[in-house]
Amino acid sequence: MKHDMATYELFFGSLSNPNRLQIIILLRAGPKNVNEICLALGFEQTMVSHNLKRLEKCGMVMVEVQGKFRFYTLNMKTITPLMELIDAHMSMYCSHVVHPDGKMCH
Amino acid sequence: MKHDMATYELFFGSLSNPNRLQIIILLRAGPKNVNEICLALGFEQTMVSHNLKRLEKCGMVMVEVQGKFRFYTLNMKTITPLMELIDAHMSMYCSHVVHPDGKMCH
DNA sequence: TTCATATATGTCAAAAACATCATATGATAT
DNA sequence: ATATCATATGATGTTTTTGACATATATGAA
Repeated sequence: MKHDMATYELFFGSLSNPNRLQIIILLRAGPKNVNEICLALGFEQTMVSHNLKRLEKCGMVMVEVQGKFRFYTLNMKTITPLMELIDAHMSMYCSHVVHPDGKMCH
Repeated sequence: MKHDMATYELFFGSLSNPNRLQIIILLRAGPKNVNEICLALGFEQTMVSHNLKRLEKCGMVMVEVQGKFRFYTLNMKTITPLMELIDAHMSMYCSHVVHPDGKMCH
C-alpha cells in the first residue's frame, strides 16, 4: 500500500454511492455534459454536479470545457480493469449476497 | 459490468471506512483472531466484530473457526491487485488530493 | 454444571453522507 | 448591457452509517 488511508477512503467512498455508480455506468457509453446526464438518468442538476465533483476529485472522471458546456469523460484506464477485478471477485466469493430484487441478505 | 449496482455498492462501501481499512492493512501481515485485531489497533471488540462481518459479507475476509477463536484471513487474491490498481491510479491522477497531514483539499 | 473467555448480535444515539433548495458564476446571444 | 442557458457552490434538513453499550451465544475449563 503506497498511499495513506484517506486516499483509499476517498477512492472507495466515491464509488460506493448508487447515483454516482449510475453516472459511471452511463459515462461508459461516452462523454456527456451535465444536462445530458440529468436527462438520461432523471437526476436533478445540482445533485449531478455535486457527484461529478466528487468523481473528479478522485480521478474517476475528467472534465473538458466547451463553451458553457462541461463534458465529463470516464477514466476508462482505471474503471475497466477495476470493474473486471470486482466482477471476478464477486462471482467467486459473493454470488449469494445480493438477491435478484437488489436487496442484500444476512 | 456483470453485476447489479447493489453488488458494487456493497463492495466499495465495505472498503470506504477507515476502521475497516485499518483492519485490512493489519490482516495483510497474516490471519488474526478478533481479540488480536482489537489489541493491535486499540479498537473495541464489538466494533471489530461488526466490521469483520461486513468485510466477510463482501468476500474480503474469510473466517476459520478454531475452538472458541475465530481467525480472519484477508482475501489476498483480490486485495493485492486491487490495491496495486488504486495505487497506480492515485499516483497518476490524484497525487494532489490528499495533504501530508491526511486532509483532503478542494 | 458453573465459570470464564471469545465472539456475535440487537439497539440506539451520534456522526457522516446525501439530496435538495437557494443562489452564484460564467458563457453566449440579443 | 441584459437576458438566458449551463453549471457550480453554499447551506440545510433528512437519511444512512457508524460505534458503543447491553446482552446473547458458544466453547473450553474447573
